[in-house]
Amino acid sequence: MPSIDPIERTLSRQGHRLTGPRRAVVDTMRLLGNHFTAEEVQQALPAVGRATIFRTMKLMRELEMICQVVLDDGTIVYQLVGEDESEHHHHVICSDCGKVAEFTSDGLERLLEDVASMTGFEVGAHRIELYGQCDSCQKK
Amino acid sequence: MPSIDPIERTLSRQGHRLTGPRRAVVDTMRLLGNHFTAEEVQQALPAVGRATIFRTMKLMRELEMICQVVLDDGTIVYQLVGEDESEHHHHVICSDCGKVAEFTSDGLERLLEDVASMTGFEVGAHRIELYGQCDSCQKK
DNA sequence: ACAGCATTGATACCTAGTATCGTTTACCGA
DNA sequence: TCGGTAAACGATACTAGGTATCAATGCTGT
Ligand SMILES: [Mn+2]
Ligand SMILES: [Mn+2]
Ligand SMILES: [Zn+2]
Ligand SMILES: [Zn+2]
Repeated sequence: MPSIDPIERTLSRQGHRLTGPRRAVVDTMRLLGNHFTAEEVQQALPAVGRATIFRTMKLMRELEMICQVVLDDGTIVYQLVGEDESEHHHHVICSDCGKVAEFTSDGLERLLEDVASMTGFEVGAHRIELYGQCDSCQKK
Repeated sequence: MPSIDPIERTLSRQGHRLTGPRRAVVDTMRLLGNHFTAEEVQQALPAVGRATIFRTMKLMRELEMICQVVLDDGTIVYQLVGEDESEHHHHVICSDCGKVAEFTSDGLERLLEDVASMTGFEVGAHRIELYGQCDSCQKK
């Protein structure tokens, strides 16, 4: 009986075993909502070993099932990638409540290639995050 | 006898004391060249306490005397800000040798403001790093 | 010259992971 | 459906990159 869950299906189609701990981590991430730390996942699952939490999160990052987001103070949160859209994107992060939103910009990507070509470097990847206040935090 | 050194002068003009450990850290950073880790500074100065290394680096970051740069694998290096130009800029980082170069782009900053205004966030800051190979590493 | 407070080093602690290793378990093929 | 086996697991120890505490030291303004 193959799992109906899209994340679980991708995991096993990619040749990874569908274990209890992995299912629990995925479920917990969905419960935690917009963004979560590794520690929040761990605290929600005291029966799962700490190393397994991190191993599972690393695997999910490699399979691009979660995004890693660096906050402005350097702490790290994660976000589940939306059910269908797993395209290249970046994040806007609320410095007050931690809310993470996504954006894409072809103009930005094009401009970065221009910048890259002027540096003498062969640029392959980039990291971009915007920090500010989300609309609900602005109103407060 | 006020110090002739521009970094040391700025430090004391900003109301900070010019101590032996601080001078040693600044000198060491200059010796280490283009980029360095906190650990490299510490290993070059075994007589200076670990906490002092980090305290001094934090202070210098706050005074914008050094840039903190996140490599693609997440490790952190620092770079002395050039003697005169301490303007807003970003970094291109060689994934092979770690070399850090700087760039500015008014077009990029403008475009980021446009992107920001479309997200519903009030964006105040951003983090941008480009990763690739520097020209010497490309030739190898 | 010296008082006072910034700064220091030692030490303990912290967050975010990774390495090791002996045990368990999911999966595939018979 | 029953193994055999490699993948995954939990416990534990370890790492990198810092911060908190606190008594001792030493800049610096007067
Ligand atoms: Mn995302
Ligand atoms: Mn710089
Ligand atoms: Zn918010
Ligand atoms: Zn290079």
